[in-house]
Amino acid sequence: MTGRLAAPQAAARDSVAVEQVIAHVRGLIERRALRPGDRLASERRLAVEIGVSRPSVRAALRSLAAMGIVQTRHGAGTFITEGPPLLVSESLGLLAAVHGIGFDRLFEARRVLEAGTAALAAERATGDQVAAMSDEITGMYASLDDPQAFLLHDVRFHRAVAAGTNNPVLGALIEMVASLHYEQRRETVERARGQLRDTADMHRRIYQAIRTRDPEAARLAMDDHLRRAQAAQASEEDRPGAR
Amino acid sequence: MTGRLAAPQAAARDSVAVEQVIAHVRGLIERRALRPGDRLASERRLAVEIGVSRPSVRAALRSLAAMGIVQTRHGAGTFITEGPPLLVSESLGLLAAVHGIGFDRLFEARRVLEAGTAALAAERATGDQVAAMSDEITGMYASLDDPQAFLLHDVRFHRAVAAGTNNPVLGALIEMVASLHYEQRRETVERARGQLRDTADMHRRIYQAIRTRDPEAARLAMDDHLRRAQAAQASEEDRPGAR
DNA sequence: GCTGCGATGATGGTCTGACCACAAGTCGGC
DNA sequence: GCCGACTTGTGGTCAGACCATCATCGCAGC
Repeated sequence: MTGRLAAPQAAARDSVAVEQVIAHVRGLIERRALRPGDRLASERRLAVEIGVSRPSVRAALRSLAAMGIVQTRHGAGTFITEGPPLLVSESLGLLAAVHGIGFDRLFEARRVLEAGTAALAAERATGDQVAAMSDEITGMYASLDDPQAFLLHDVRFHRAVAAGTNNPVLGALIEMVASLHYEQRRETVERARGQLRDTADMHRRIYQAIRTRDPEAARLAMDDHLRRAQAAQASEEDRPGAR
Repeated sequence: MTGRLAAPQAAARDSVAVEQVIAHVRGLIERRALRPGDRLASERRLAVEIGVSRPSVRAALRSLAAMGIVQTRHGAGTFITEGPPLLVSESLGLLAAVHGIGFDRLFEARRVLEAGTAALAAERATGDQVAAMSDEITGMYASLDDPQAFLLHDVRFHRAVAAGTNNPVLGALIEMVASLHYEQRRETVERARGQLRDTADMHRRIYQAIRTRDPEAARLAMDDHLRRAQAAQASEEDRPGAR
């Protein structure tokens, strides 16, 4: 603890203080001392333990929060984010804004991800996972007159397919890209009442391909579905100023 | 200019201060007042302009930095991140650590992304982009006795394929996932000297499929390549403690 | 005994003010 | 004319204080 007798400054080589805190937390996570839902020590306590000031601790926690690793609750503490693995979609949204990336590019990336995902799910989804997809298809046909309910089943079907790969990374990637669509989808779906049946049929085709363990058919069906969805959404984009 | 005479602003509604700053910067980005490479106003100046304290401004900038949107340089200022669109791979690495996601899952996600990307590139890569891929293939065969140089061409070939889609989102996604592999690849490649020729051949097959505009062949060749690379890397993983 | 609710302590959120470390432009000396 | 020290402005860190929120527990009322 006495340390630093010689080195007069040493402490602030680069921007150590904050990095030190992040490294500390990362270490706890990697050695499984912190698991999802766990609460971190309080900011004041962390500051003392690591030997930096509270603002430095706060800065580090804010970085981790921006990456979606932790969540802070005023008055309660800071917690490791719970639930399924998710990547922060806000960063992708801002990145698109900075570089002027159009909506179609985002949709295309989603198409690549979900087409490959559907193929994987066809190979290895368990019976329960296939049944979950089936439930959502049923829900779609039962909600042909309720766009918002229909949309909910739509989203959940895509999540069920991603879950069928048993690969949380693919799920996180898809969710990051797709979540940028959902908000706008809620508006456009109201004007697309007449196409709900077609949409449900497309999903059913994807489902059947997965059900019959046909990866190529699943890929093609998903790709076709998202191509049409992209076109439909694009035709709605004529009038800008939405955001 | 004059604006906002009425609205008292209700300063601290919830945890506004920081969110207010982020919204301010986001607004500047979305209306193209800030472009890549541009310098933001100084922290002290932003604080005065927005009407919050400097710590709040710092907290907001740190969030944006964690998302890779801005970069701060001590003594110089804060800048909108330049260069090709990139997502912060650190967040994915930490997410994997928190949820105990294995290496094979990351590799699989990469496979889905790059297989679809290769197919897209076969459809629409320009002549220059195809030529860039060819250059890297040539570089690989010229570096069969220099693993580190070989690896460099390997990485650049994959980037060239991603660039061939003209879709920066796919490039950013792939880079985020793949960058988690590169570090370990640098070590394993030394022990894989004998397999460099096979690796080069596999890449050549991918290239030829793209060159001949055959999306399906490109997808299969890339998928096969990454499957083998995954298996090779996995066999090296027997001895843990690398990190 | 049980229930409901106010008091209490701990936690994160914000602010002020100050000082340090670094980068870059400026002006002086050579 | 060139180069180095200095000035200025920037982000980085710290200390201390206060406010807002939350979780808990004890007490009063039922």
